[in-house]
Amino acid sequence: MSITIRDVAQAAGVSTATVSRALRGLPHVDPETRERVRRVAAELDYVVSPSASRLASGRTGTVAVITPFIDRWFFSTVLSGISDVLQESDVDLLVYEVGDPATSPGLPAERRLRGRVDGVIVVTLPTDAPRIADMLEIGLPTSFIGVRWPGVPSVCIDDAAAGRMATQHLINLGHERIGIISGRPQASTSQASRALGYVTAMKGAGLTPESSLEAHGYFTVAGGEAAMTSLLSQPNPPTAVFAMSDDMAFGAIRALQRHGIRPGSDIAIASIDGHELSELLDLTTVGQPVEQMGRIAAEALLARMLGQDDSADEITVPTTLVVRGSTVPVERTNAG
Amino acid sequence: MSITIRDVAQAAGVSTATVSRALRGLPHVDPETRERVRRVAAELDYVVSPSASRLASGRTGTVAVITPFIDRWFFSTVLSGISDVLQESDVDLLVYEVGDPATSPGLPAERRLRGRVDGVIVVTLPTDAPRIADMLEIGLPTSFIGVRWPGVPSVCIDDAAAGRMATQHLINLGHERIGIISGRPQASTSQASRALGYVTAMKGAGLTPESSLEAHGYFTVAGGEAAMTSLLSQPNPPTAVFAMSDDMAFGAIRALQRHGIRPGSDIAIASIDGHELSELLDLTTVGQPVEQMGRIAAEALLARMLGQDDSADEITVPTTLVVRGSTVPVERTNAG
DNA sequence: CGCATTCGTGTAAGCGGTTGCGGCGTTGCG
DNA sequence: CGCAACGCCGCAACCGCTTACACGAATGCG
Repeated sequence: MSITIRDVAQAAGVSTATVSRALRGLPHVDPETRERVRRVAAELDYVVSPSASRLASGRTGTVAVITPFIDRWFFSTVLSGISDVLQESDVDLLVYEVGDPATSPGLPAERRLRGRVDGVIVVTLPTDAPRIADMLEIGLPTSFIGVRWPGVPSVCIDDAAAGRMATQHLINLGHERIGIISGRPQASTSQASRALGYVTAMKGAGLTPESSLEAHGYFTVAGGEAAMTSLLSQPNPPTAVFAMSDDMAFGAIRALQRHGIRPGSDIAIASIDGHELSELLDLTTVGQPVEQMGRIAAEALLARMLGQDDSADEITVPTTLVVRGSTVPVERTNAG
Repeated sequence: MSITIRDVAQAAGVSTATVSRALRGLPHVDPETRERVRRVAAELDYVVSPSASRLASGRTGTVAVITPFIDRWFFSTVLSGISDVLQESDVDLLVYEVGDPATSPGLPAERRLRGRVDGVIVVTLPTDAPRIADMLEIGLPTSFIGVRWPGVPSVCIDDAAAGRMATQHLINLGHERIGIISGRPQASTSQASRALGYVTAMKGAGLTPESSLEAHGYFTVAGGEAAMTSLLSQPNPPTAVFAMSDDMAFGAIRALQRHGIRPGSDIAIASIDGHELSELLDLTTVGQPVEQMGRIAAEALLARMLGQDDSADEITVPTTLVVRGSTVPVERTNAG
């Protein structure tokens, strides 16, 4: 049926061992022999059987990416970055979409990974923490995106700084009643850090972060819309809002539109993400280099897989504030 | 090291053959024996070695998805649908991102597929045609999204109908100078069909589709913006525009904003896609059930892989016009 | 009650590579 | 010139599972 290494060996007049070594570029093969083997293999259109190779060598040439979603901007962009790097190294990409850890059974992939891949990249929602330990027990080289874990390379942004930056920007514009659209009620590492940044900036400016100024948006567009609506219904609504993610900010803008309020001129909005479409919606946002994060995580993982344990563990990628029309200076009419 | 089927066999007092049969639910195993084997396997935390299993059986339990991009809405949404279905069937998902066929070397994945997967789903840009034949030569069960091919199950929308629907909607609103933002200069199946739908609708209403009313947007936001800008710069700009994709429509809206023109009230825009954020931008669009398309393609493939050749070949999924603020009735001031 | 099935299980031959080890022929060095 | 070292290559033992085939026991049928 399919042609095997034996066919090549026979046609080239060498042993299968030599074919294997020649084709894989291993040393101890006469250049002339190697060339001949290569030619014969090409003529026969020979491709090594991955299964056989894996079984014999124990290597799979595959890495798994475990991600809650693949159809949301952040995650698909990360995936794309990962894919690029892996492709350069000729490594296959296996994707496990595990859903929101808050609602789904979570990583069903653990058992599957053993023997199936050489390494794992975990793109986490911060609520994953309890399951991460299980994940690591398999003993596979691993790299994280969005969460820190001792001994495991990880790439994150400085969430606190990002939150502070966005909030400070609103403060600098003269706002004093600054609302916040956060994610879930339960604190989680990254979310808590963003909130901390908000609080830090507020207090640093002598402002009080009232709890009535906070609404949960669950990191979705719909959630952001609901949160903004709720903020607007307050007796004394905020004049500016910091949303923890662009998606929620999009929802917030939608809510403003429905209420006939113009984002920017009437209420300022700033958020975190640097979503592809934030420019379109003229949204001020603290951009994170998402694709880059995927690339870095993939590179760190590949390094680990090659046993180069020298790579830095905890990588923090820079964020940059992109100012757009959703935040314009407030007219200092009633300034305190 | 790792525990093997032999360990389980020994612990359960049976042969490895029986363990294999018992664990995989094959017939000809005493229920009692099966249960015992299962228990022992569970206690030992045994997991079959995928490589060994694949080598011996020839099945991989994996399907590959070949897609030009993974970080664009349409493709990541399709992927998500596919992922769902595969997960239900316990099949692994291998992703190959091959880039835009117009600019990249194209499917480098062909050689890789042999022996690596049991089936392939190809999400195509229509410009892929020349390479598809190569793709199919491997003889793997295949299913297409977005392109028809004889003998291969495929799921598409009726592009012509979609184009007609969008255009007709603009016509019904009273527009007569209707521009079109198309993709690339070279015609390609799906793109040509959408254009055909536009032309059909125009002619059906006694309107002439002038070539000056067409601009290329290359299916990107930036391209759409450029295309709209170019349309606006004409001596007699259109009063309505049909964009072949939401992304391009987004760009077009952006261009309008820059020119101080309000989409909807000043110029009507309708497009095709049903992008997640089209609602946010108040864009009228012909929605296609993208995730559904992924699901269907995956199901068709799985059926093929199981040898159920009965499934219908060419599936057309329905589209629905979603009318929003970007298309409002034109005021009949100068109506001819 | 004898014979053909059926059932449950074991035996063992692969599946197609990889790789440690050893052999042989050259080359290098003293 | 002798011996060690090295380069090139083949042998063959795996890697861990699947499955065709064989076999004994239990069952069904006439």
